[in-house]
This record gives sequence, C-alpha cells and structure tokens, in this order.
Amino acid sequence: MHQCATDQDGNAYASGCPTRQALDRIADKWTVLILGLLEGGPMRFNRLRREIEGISQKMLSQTLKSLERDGLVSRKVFATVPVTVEYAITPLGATLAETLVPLRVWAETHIAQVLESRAAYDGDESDAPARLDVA
Amino acid sequence: MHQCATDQDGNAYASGCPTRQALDRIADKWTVLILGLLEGGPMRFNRLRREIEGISQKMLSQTLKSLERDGLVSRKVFATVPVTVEYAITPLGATLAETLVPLRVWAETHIAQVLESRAAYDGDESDAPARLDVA
DNA sequence: CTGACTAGGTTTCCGATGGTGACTTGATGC
DNA sequence: GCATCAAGTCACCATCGGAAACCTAGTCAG
Repeated sequence: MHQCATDQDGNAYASGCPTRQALDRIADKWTVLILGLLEGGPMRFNRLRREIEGISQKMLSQTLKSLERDGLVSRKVFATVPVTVEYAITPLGATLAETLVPLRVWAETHIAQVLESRAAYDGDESDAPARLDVA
Repeated sequence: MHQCATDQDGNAYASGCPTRQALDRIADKWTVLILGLLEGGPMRFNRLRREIEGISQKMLSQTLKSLERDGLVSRKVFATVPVTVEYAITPLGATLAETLVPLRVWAETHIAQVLESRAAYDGDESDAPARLDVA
C-alpha cells in the first residue's frame, strides 16, 4: 500500500519504517489537539493549558518539548516581567495539522455511530452473542 | 474551529466532547496500522500479527476487540479444524481508514524533515541554544 | 523585610497501560 | 503418546500518564 525506503521485505509495517516512526510520533492523546490549537495562531503555555481541558502541566510541557524537537512547533521566550513563552506552529507543523483536519471532521460526524455500536456491544454480552460461528 | 454539540462554553477542547472521545479512541500505536491493513481486505489473526512487526498478541487481540466493539471492524469465526477467525473492516471503519490515508502520506513525505530537526535539536543542546530570549 | 502572586515549568509518587513469555483448547498428523 | 497449529488468555514486570507539590525569578502590597 505504501512503500518504505528502508524496507527490506516490501512490508511497510516494519517496525523501523519511517512511516511507523512518524505515526508513533503523533499517536498520542495530546499532539493532535495542540497542533489544532496552534493552527489558529501562537499561544502561551498557560493559555494552552486552559484551552485543552484535562491536560496536565507535565504532559503539556513534555509534548511541547517533543514537538519543538521535531520541528513542528517553535518556542519563543520573551524576557518580560514574569517571563513569557510563546508557542507557534512551524510551516512543517502546519502541513501536518492540515492532514489532521479530516480526522476531526470524521470524529464529529461519526462518533454517534461509534457510541451506538459500543452500547449495542456492551448491552448484548450474554443474550445475543453477535460474534457467532458461521461454519 | 470545530463546535461540539455538548459544548457549554464553546470550547471544542472540553474533555467530554465527542471529538475528544473519538480522537482518544484512535490515538494509539496500533489502531491506524490495523485499519490500514484491513482496508486491503479481510485478514486472520496471525496474519495480522505477522504483518504488523512489533505488535504483541495481547495488544493485537485487545485492539481488535475494541475496534469490534466500536463497529469499525467485524469478526467472523469459522469452525474449521483449528478454528479460524477472520477480521474485516466495516463500512464505518472504511470511512475512518480513508481519512487516515493523508496521514500516512504525510509521514512518508515529511519524516525526513522531522528526523533532521530532531538530530539538530539533539546535537545542539549545549553550544547553540536555539531557544533564546528575544527581548 | 516578609509574604504573596505570577508564568512556566520540574520533581515525586502512584495507578494505569503495554510488552514478554508461558499456558490453554481442541483437533490432527507422526 | 507427543508435537503442532490457530487464536487467544494470564501473570508478571517496566514504562507511561496524571495529581499535586515544589522551584525560579521578578514584582508588588503591607
């Protein structure tokens, strides 16, 4: 489906594959949300913290650090009275953020179906074994 | 940027927001890879295990179970000699898998830049403090 | 001078998550 | 009788993520 440069056996699902590395990079609870926010313009630490309900300081700081390391966001320190730090999305980060938009759209439009399916699955459990043999 | 039906304060980043739930659902190392494989047709347990280098039996079984629960993949048991189980993507799952394609494309085309940035960041550390004051 | 407050973190502790490898079940070939 | 295969489960351990306390530096109120 998608070839990897480092593929020896033609398998794009090799653990060392760059695609896998990139996927692992963004496959966490917070990266997508942070990039989504920064898409709308630069933001400061505590502002991000307030916007993203439920994130801990540790995870915000940690995630921002790794995003900076990977060149997806930039960090600017202003020597104001209490020091001010501003985070902004980089051009590279912006290209990623764009690809995540369909994902958010999908989430918005299909979550109902997922929740429905989940409820049905949990409700059945004993009386209607949906996962039955076929022969 | 994207409104939530359950939003009290207009903040799409509320922790109870359906978008957040959906995002959390797919934000793990394996979901995207499994859906990507099943997009190409149904597959059996051990086949998936072999294709996805590095996944443990436990995580494959666990992830498939939660994908089935959410109606994104279906599970069919054939009462063959050693019992055979086939997993296939559902129409709903297919709509999600489609939105993930740009993500894989991004990974393939931009991973080099990310790796480069990461190397630069790690290399500097002491002698070139890129994260400096501005005024 | 002391204490409090601010922004932006870091540290510590603890429970949840994920990986490893052994074990299971039921039929089949050697 | 013994090993094998498919599709898991289980027990054990290491790491991850969250909560809350602490830190630093500067400034202000009393």
